[in-house]
Formats: sequence, C-alpha cells, structure tokens
Amino acid sequence: MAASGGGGRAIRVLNVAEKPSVAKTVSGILSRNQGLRMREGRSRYNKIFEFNYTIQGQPCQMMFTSVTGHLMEMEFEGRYRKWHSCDPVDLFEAPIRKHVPEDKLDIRKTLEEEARKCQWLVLWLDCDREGENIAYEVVEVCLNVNSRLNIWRARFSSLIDREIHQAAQQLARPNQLFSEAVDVRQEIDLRIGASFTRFQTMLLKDAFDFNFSTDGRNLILSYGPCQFPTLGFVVERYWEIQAHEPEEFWKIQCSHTTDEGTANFNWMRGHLFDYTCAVLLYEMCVEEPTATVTKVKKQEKLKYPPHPLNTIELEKRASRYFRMSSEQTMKIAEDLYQSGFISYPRTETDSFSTRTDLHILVQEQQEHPVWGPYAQRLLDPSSGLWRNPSGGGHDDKAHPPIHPTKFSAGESRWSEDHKKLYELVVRHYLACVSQPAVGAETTVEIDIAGEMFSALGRTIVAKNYLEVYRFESWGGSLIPNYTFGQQFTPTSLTLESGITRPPPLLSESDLLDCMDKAGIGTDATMHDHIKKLTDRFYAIKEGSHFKPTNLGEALVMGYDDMGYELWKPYLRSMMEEDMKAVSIGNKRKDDVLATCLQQMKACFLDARVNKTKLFQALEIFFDRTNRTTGGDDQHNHAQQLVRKCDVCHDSDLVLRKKPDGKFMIGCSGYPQCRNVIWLPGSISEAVVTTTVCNICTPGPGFMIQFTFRRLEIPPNFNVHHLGCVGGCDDIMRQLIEMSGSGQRNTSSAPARGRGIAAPSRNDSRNNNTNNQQQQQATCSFCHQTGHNSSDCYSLTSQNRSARSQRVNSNNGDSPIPCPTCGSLCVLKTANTESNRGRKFYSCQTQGCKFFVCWEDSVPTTRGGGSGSATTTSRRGGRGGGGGGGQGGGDVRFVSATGDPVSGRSCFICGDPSHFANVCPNRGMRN
DNA sequence: GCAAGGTC
Repeated sequence: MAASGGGGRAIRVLNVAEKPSVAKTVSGILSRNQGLRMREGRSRYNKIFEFNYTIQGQPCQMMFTSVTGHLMEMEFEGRYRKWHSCDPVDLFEAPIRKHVPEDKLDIRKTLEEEARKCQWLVLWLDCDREGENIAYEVVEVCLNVNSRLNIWRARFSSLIDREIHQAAQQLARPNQLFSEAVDVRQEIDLRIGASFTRFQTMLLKDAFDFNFSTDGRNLILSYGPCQFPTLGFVVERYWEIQAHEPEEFWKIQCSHTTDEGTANFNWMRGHLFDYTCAVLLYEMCVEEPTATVTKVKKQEKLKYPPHPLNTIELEKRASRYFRMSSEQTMKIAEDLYQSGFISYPRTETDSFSTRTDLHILVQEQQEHPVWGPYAQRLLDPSSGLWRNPSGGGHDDKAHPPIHPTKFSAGESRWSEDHKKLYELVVRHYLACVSQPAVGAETTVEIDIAGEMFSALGRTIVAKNYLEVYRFESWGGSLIPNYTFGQQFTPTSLTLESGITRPPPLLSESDLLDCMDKAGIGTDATMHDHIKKLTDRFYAIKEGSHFKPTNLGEALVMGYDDMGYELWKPYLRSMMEEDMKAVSIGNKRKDDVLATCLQQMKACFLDARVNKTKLFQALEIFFDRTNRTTGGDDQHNHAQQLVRKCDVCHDSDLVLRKKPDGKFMIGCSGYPQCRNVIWLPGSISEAVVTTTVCNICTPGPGFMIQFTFRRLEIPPNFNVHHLGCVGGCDDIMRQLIEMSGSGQRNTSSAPARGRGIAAPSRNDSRNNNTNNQQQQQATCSFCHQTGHNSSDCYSLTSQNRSARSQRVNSNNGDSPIPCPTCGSLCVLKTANTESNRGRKFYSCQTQGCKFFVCWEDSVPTTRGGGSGSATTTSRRGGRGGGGGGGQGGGDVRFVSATGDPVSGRSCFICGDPSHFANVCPNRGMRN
C-alpha cells in the first residue's frame, strides 16, 4: 500500500480474522501486549481486541475481531427450497443467493456495529481460496453499512511476529479471482448435490423395503461430489476382493543355522503357480543341495523419522496406531487445540518454517516422566541426536505442522484418547527433530543347483528417533557371517505351498490416502465425508476397515451400469482444475459454471431416463414395496387400468405416476406379481383412453394418450402419441429402447455376486442367457467345460503370450523371448533322478522368474489330459498386491487332471508311506 | 430432508 502520510489523527481500523484464536494472537503480536484491551462482541466466541498501532506512519486505533469460517451460505431461493416444490432438474438453473445463516447473525451484527465506526477494513483471513472468499463475505456485510470503507488485505503465512508486522505494513487488496473460484465450487456443489440427492431419494426411498434400521432418522439417499467418490473407493475395493480367486502357489524355502544364528533364505523366483515346475526345481536342489555364496553385500541403512505432522497424517497415524476414527481424532485434536496443548490441527503443512524456534518446543517437554529424558538428550549438543526436520513438501501458507504448544504430563479431565493423541503429537515432534535410525544390513545370495536364494540380516546400530517414536519399529535379525565362494549345506530345504489372498478391505488410513491422492475433500473435511458414508448407511466400519452396505454397493452399481463415473473421483478432479484456472484468471467464472452445470444437467437427465438401472441394482439386494410412489407425493394420480396382467393372469396392469413425475405400468397384484412395464422418461403426460387395441392379445388392452417432452425425444417423433404397450406399437418400442428401459425380467432374481473388479458396462450378472451359454461352453485352451478360453482360469495375459509364442515360432530347441521381461529363455534339461530328461525353459535374466515346462516332456498339472502346455509360472498375485498372504500347507502330489496321486513314493527317501513334504530327511541329504 | 467448505 502507499504511505498514508504520517502523524495525522488516528484512524479507526476494523480488522477481521477467520477465527477467534487468530484475532487474539495477531492482536497480541501487533500490540506487543501493550495497552491491549478485550471486550465482548455480539457472539460469545468472537471477542473484540483494541490497541493502538501505526501503519506506515499512520496512527491507527485498531479494533480486531473475527468470524468463524464462512459467514455466509449459499442456498436456493424461496420456493425451490421445498423438496416437492419443483422438478429436481430445475435446481440446475433455480435462482440462488448467499445469505448469513441464523447462527451467524450475531457475528454479522458485531461486524456491522464496528464497521460503522471505522474508516478502514483490514482482512486477516487465511491465505487460501476459501479465506479470500470469506474476506469478500465480510466486505459485503461491512460495505452494506459503511460504503466509504477503505478495504485492505493482510497476507501472512504464519503467526510469527516479524511476518505479522510485515503483513500489517504491506497491506494489499483482496484477490477477487480467488474468491470467484470458491463461488464456482459452492454453486456447483449445491446444484449437483441437491438435484441428485432429491432425485435418488424420491425415486428409491419408498420403492424398496430397506431392511436396516435408520434409528428413527429420515432416510436420505444423498449424492455429493466428495461423498460418492469416497463411497466409490470402498465399493471398488470390495469388488476387488469378491473377484479374487485364490490360487495355490509353491516356493522353496531354505534355512541355514550355525552357532552365529539362523539365516532364512528366500527363493529369488518368489513363488511359482505351477506345481510340476516347482517340484522339478525343488528336486534339482535336493539332488545337489550344496549352497555356494555368490554375493555378500554389507551396507549402512538409514531409517528416517517421519515428516512433521499435518492433518491427514495425524488422522492416518491415529487410525493405524490407536484404531481411532478420523472423526474422533479431529474432535479430540480440536479440544487439545482449544485448550492450548497442541497447535492448530487443520493444516496441510508438513514442514516447519525456518523461523520457528524448534528448540523451545523440546525444552518444554524435558519435565515429562516418560519422554523427558529423551528431550533432554536432544537438547544436549554432545549427544548428536538433534537434526533439523526435513519437510514433506506441503505448505498451506497458513498454519505450521501440528506440534505441541504446551507441556502436560496428562490433565485430569483428559480421556484416554486425549492422552494418546497428545502423546502422538509430542513423540512425533520429538522424532522429527531427531537423527534417523542407523542399521547395518547384510544381503547374502546363494546358489543351489542353479537356483538363487537370498537372505537379509540387519542389526540396528543406533535407534535414535525410534527410541522416542514407539509407534514404529525396524525389525532386525542376526545372520551368520558368510564369505564369497563359501559353500555350505543348508539346514533345511523345503517345498512349501501357499494360496494367494485378496487385498483387505480399505482401512480408514487407506481411505484417507485414496482421497488425498485423488483430491477428494480438504484436510479439514475428509473425515466428514468418511463419516457421511456411515451416517447415510452406505458403508459400515468393521474394526478399522470399511465395507459397503447393500445400499452403498447398489447405488454405485446402478450408476456404473448406466455407464457413469459419478462415483469416481474424476469429476471432482476436473472441478478442482477448473477452479484453479478461475483463480489464476485462465478461465472465466461464468464460463466454467455454465459448462460444468450444462454437462451435469445432461448427465442428470440421462440418469433419470436410465433410472431402471438403479432399480435393477437395488432389486438385487432389497425387496420392492408396493409403495411405488412416495407417501407424500402431491402428484399421485389414481391408477388407471391398462389391461389384464399377462404374467399372473390374475390382477391388472395399471398406469401410475410416481413421485418424481414419471410414469410406469405395473401389476396391481404386487408384490405377489412383479410384472412391470417401464415407460420412457420423456413422458410428460399419460392418460389411459377407452380405445382398445385390436392387435394385441389377450384383450382388451386400452391405448394410452402420451405427451412427450419435445427436447427429450428425437425431432422426427411427435410429442403426442396414442400408444399401446402390448407390443404392437413400434413408436413406443423405439422410445423405450432409446431410454434404455424395457419390461423387467420376472422369471428369476439376478445373480447377486459380481465377479469383476474393473467397472463393467456389460457384465453378465443379470444375463441368464450369457450364463447358460457359459455353462455349455468348452474351453478351447484347457478343454474343460463351463467357460470359454477367454475366461480360462489357467490363462493370464502372461501365459497367453507364452502359448502363442510356443505355438507360432518354436520347435522346442531354440531360445524363446521371455513373456515376462522380454529377455531370452533358454531350454534346459533336468538331470535329477526323478526328472531326468525333462525339458524346461528358464529366463536367463537374474531376478526374472519366468519358467515354463516343455509340453512334450512334462505332463501338465492343470487343464486336463490334452497335453497342452499350461504349466507357465507366474509372478506375484493379482491386482499388484504382491501376491497376497501366504498360507501354510502341505505339498501334494497331483496328477495331470489335478487329482491327488496315490501310490507315488517320496522322492527323497523312496518311502511310499509319505510324500517329500513331510519326509524326515527332507531337510538334508549328505 | 439436499452439497462442501469454513469453524465453535
């Protein structure tokens, strides 16, 4: 700002902060606590501080008060606020207004009273987009009562003396673009949220018998651009788990024990899914069990302490360490903050400003009976324990990372959760300013009969931060000393089996991570979105993991079947990009609003036309009620007879109008008879006439006079149509097909499970024809019935390519390209007692685990007796989950058809009474 | 009775 000339009469300045605590702190800093007075405002939380200050030579009489976040809310005007006052689609254009809600009126009153007395208004809101928007809300209120106000913006990124004084001396103007970006978000959120929520709720709430208790609450099937993608994450993981098919795998384990300890060597192939391959390799190892050390690598490893704590990390860690919900964490953190024990808990920042005095914070903790001694050592330069914390690269420019602000050895009023959370904040802070843990790691690799194994030994040289951060550990294991070229005989060498496991349900920590990565919600709201899922009966929490309810799954399924990704995070990400463009002036507010709302309205209309998908999805889980219309429907017309029901031959098909204004024809014998004919969503009126169709049987079938909405049907169709729903009417049939509706299949309930992880438009779970075809199919690959080769269990993308390479280009002697890593696989011949002469391909690249048996020489284990080479090994499990957990289990001998083989003797000792996996001599052979 | 964002 320009200098205002010094020395004149003091001007009165109204200063407004985003929250009471900032008003208090900034007042303290600016006044240097000299002559600082406090008086009550109209709101009990928002006090007014008074002091004198000089801005660029201009004496100022400062009045410093605050708001509590947003002062205003956006809402629909008058008649659009009632749910049944309008068609939900009208909410995309309905007039909206920003207004001060009831519970903020007292704050407005304070602002008005103070603004009248002042010449300047200085806005001390947080320096982010929301803060700028709140600034304009304050401006609007103040200008209303004093249009001559000179308006300034103070920009500061932390509550540090120098920065606050600097902000006061370098006042600027508020940034309109930042504020407009928030206006865009608010309007889009409101219009999309309200329209879809009303649509879903009115469509489905009374149409199904939701078999869960709502605890007396009104059931609302809400939609929101943050809550739905959050639900999407939960459902997607659930589907991934359901789609998982366990697979058995095999691996060779080797251990070696000496006086110095035990080394457990892991097979560098990981595990193989093919039993024959695994046995073949295992036998080779057992035949020539001498291990040769091929590599010994010793190095120092550091384990670094975590970055300074921000909100998401606090929530994730409290969930992991204490199983505390993010909602509870924030509630407790807020309480600790309010009582002055920790810093502001809603922050994205994970690095400390260089101006923060980090030592003072440690000094305060020296007295603590448990971690006090550690704090003392930290402060002792001779300990060498101190380290300036590294930052995680996030900075909201408004708040520091969460850290302790006041010492406490535990307050009497604290709950267990208070104690845990305070301890986490303190220990985390102490860890941040500590040296990393130091370990000495030894990696040893050995070769047994050409197979590679590796073992890792670690000793912790210095625990450092791990001493105070008890929530983390660093496993260490001592292994014997090895030298390059050394040979030894393993103590045990076993072939073990396991099965792949699906990934777990999403934990709260996982969910926060998904949201954070996808930009769903803000650090201050993420826990609200998670809680909303349980409040709306969309998900339940099992321990610390989230599982979708039938309702949550059905809603996502419905939209997925429509082909919409409303439950995916992309919509929010696009909005976020647009907001950013508005805030930097690359896009205009009105353009973004118009484009986004136009797209969402088209999507809404389309969803409404395709609402049968939602019905079908919900029917998988819930019974229909006979309340096909909402009980509070003002537009409910009398039912009109169309014809006799052709399914139950007992009741009548009747025309009804539903609460959302749409028409349907259903059997009056519902729920005993569920025959229903869905009509196009483009109908605005429908009246059964007395005209009888003379084509359709059984008669009489009364024709219906339809009126369609012009914009929702193709131009070549007439808006008025006297139609028949008995099957003779091509126009009706075409319109129904266009809207994706049709008569529901009443013969059987759709299959409930879905075997997919990825979104599918055309999956066959509701398609009986597909299922029948599947059951009759014979796989051309494994020759088993019940599936086609495209779905063959034995056929992943990897072994598909292996197969085609084998068939197309190889006669069995020359190297083949490795389907896994692209390198070469060479043909080898086994030379063990039981497998002598058998040929197999093995990839030459170290670390690549591709391995395939050659069909002429080895029988297959899967896929029947065709002799096809299905014996391809595979790496890892599905879904990138690292192959899942590993179960124990016995080694079984299996035949080419997969049946256990009897009469086979142990290949280690030859005893027919047992198999090699339980052979007493299996550990070793001399 | 709807959203998400502030904050108490």
